[in-house]
Amino acid sequence: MSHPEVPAARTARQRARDQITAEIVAAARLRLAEQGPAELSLRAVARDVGMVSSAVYRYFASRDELLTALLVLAYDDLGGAAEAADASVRARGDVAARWKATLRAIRRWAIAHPSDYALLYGSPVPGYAAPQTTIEPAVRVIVVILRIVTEGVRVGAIEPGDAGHLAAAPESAIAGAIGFVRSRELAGDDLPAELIVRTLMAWTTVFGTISFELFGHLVGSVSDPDAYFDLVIERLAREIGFR
Amino acid sequence: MSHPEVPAARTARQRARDQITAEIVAAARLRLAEQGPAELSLRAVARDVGMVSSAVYRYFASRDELLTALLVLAYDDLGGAAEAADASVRARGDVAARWKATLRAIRRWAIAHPSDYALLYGSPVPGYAAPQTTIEPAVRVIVVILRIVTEGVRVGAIEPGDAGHLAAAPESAIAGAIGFVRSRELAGDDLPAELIVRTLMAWTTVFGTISFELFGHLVGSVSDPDAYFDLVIERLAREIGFR
DNA sequence: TGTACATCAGTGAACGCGCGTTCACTGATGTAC
DNA sequence: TGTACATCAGTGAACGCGCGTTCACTGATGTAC
Repeated sequence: MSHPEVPAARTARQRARDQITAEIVAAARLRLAEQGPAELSLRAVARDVGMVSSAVYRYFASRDELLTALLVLAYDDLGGAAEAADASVRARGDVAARWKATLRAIRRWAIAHPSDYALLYGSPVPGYAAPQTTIEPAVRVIVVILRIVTEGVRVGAIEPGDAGHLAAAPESAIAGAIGFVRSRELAGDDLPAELIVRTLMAWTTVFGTISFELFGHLVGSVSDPDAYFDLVIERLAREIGFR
Repeated sequence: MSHPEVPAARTARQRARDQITAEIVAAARLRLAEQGPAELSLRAVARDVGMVSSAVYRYFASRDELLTALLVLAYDDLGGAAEAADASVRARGDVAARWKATLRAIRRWAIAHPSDYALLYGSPVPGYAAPQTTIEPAVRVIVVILRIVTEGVRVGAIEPGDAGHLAAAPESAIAGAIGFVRSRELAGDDLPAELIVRTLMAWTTVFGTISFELFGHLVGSVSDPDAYFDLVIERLAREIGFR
């Protein structure tokens, strides 16, 4: 309280900085809709934001750093959409409804932001390796999905044994295939290995379906993508053991 | 036979042309391993093949046309690998073995040719639309898969009813979601709609799994990708109704 | 078989362009006393 | 409150580079008679 302007002033500069940083990332995101991440032009972004190209270097040390910011933004946006969709279901015990709402929201987001989706789940950018910073935002989606399944088991809405034709593989066989470090951490201890595998598979199928749809591989085979997607996620729910 | 040299001579020139065309495509394919399709440089390809950049225009009217040739080559390579794997199974009635061999071959091909895989199943190239010519080679893989399932039904090795927890959806519901023109054409008439959907889903899951593996989304969740993939395709087979 | 002509592959220079990054600079904003 | 100094954002010129595509050309190969 002794120097009220000092922190406020520092924040003013810092706030301006944050704001312009955000503007740059937003402009880059728009560019991405036309160019693909590998050809993303720092100069074009600078132009869009009304700066000289060299000024961008006050905010990002390199093109790659800007790319990282884009990844984080997109992952967070998608993760937020999934979390919001899950949270929007009032009846928390109705895990089937949460499942459906969440997966639909993921697809809706992908369709609304195809270039962001391609950045995240399409071809990796040659010569660019995403840093550790991106892991946490990247993981948000699967965390939501795993949480729904975990809670489904807890409230008894999921009975994996129901899908009896899929003889639950022995833990050891599954342990050989999937790593438990990350999954256990994300899912909690009460999720049986069998269910982790099924959830991983469902997750893969959902993103595989969205990728196929967005990247044009379903043209000619699927006439109504909305209906097809619903059909897919409903089957996945049954295979996991939703009753 | 009257002028034996004339067709031979014409063929000589034509053969040289075909050969050099193939050399250019091969060089471009190698480049793709480092650059990604959107940044594929016609000049660099020309350099690799020992020509001046303008000479390439004798063979391809534009960069996009070269890209199309690459797509066709890669699709055919993958399709051929899938067909060969299926054909390599002696006991034709053992559709489960054919299923496993074919899907494993697809994954093996993807791992051996990651940049080709990304070209085919990764992000679309901005500003490039694949022409009709690519459809036929693109379709070879799913044709192999559908054929295995179709023959499985014919010899009684697949009984979709077995996967009883998945109540077969009424034809009308499924017809709304998937298009029958292409699928029917590819699969023949004797494949029930329910099985077409399951096969489409399995196909999507397989490519989703491969994409996740190659694009780095399974790092930390799956410790043994070989074992995981086998686990996935075995489950898919059971869900389709392989006994 | 020989000759005149047409086709074609490949050259090399040139076009106009945009790129990422560096650097010395100006002027505004923030800090210490 | 006022002054001297430090920090920082943004400028504009320059670097060296590679790109796709066009064009007039040369020389070799194929064709017709």
